Amino acid sequence: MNEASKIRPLTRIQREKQDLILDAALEVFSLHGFRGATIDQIAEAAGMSKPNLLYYFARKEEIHRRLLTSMLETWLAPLREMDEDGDPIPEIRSYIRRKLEMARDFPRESRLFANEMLQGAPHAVDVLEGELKTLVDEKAQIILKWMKAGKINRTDPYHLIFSIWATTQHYADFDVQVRAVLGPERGGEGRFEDAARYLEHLFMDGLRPKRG
Amino acid sequence: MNEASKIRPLTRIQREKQDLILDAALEVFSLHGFRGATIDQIAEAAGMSKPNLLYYFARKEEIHRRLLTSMLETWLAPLREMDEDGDPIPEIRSYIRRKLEMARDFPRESRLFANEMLQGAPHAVDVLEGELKTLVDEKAQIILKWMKAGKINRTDPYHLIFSIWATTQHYADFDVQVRAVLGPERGGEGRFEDAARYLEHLFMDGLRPKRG
DNA sequence: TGGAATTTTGACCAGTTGGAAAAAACTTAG
DNA sequence: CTAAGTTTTTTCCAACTGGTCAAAATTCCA
Repeated sequence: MNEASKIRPLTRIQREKQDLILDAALEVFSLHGFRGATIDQIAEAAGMSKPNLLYYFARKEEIHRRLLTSMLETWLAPLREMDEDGDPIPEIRSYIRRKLEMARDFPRESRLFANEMLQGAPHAVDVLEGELKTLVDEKAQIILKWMKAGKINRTDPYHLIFSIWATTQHYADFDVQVRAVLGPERGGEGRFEDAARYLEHLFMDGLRPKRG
Repeated sequence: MNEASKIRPLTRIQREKQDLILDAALEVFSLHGFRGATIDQIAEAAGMSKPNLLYYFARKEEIHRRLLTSMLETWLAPLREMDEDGDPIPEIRSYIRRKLEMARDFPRESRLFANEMLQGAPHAVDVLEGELKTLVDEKAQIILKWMKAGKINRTDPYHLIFSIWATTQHYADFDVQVRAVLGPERGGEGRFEDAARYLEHLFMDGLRPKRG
């Protein structure tokens, strides 16, 4: 599990245990952040002893880094799919829908990322300034083109993207608050459908009534 | 500083030092969350020894609780000010503006709250389900009334409030990301004015061009 | 100015933390 | 079956954690 791992492929047990650990670590890191999470907690959640866990990942940071990078891929996929040649309104609409689905289906990943951001992204600044910035720059250009063609209202494409991120991830990151405020009746599973309907309307039409 | 504190008013030193500690603790808690923050870190940031700090606040939780409750007051003030008898559009518009100003002027408070939410609000569930829910219910009714009067477009008032929270607090909580993506030129101080302009447009008019 | 009250310090403690090392137990391919 | 390789357990450690306590230093008020 040291030099050898660079040559030999992973054994079945290695794959299984690593997945187990990563899943447990996601749970713990997303709740307590990097500093607040302990290897003991992760080990217990993974159903193994601490030294056993450390046999698979020699340091705490290693687990965290793995989670963060593998997560960022999934996280950016929807934006990558936004197609220049598609119809602007459906493209943006389905981007919002997909991001909301991710908040619903992968809330732990969202919280892991949020924790990292709150702490000033000590393990991810380079990705933000590199890969992420490049991608957003690229998509902002596309949106700008759509605006110039008169297909959507003119606004700031960067802040548009920020607001899509913010509104969708809110349902994962602030889930407790959302549920508390909506109460037992409206805070159930249906809240994501309500959110989808609402966001559709917000981004498409805004609040001010069209006159005439 | 024990039984006596229930009777005697605080001394000058007590007031000064407590403020110092709370400010330092806000810095540390907002970065690392409750679990990730240590008394040593807070003491050092406050420029005093750990036992000295513990003379003013006997437990870590006490500091955190004080910060959280005093912060929630400031945090909810803008929503409280939303006036039933005012004009809907300006009322909502200025609510958004004030929330964005808070994100700009009190980012640490925003992050403290975000950390608490991410962790499932272990120290604040009761406030969320009590005071906060009541306030939001009340304001949602007002917004609903405005919608029924045809003064603003019909949508879900709860999710409207969520989206205002999400979009504005994003500029405090995800500040690193915002700055990284905007880059050195656009990520400077002006980013809040750009955000204000963008959000105004988003909430008022949406993306879909008005026809005719 | 002096004594009481307040504030600060230093030494200490038990539990937790991330991690090392080595031996024991288990798999697996020949 | 067996030996090499893999996995797990046991024991251990130094640093850090939240917190205590008594003594020393300082401040405050009559």
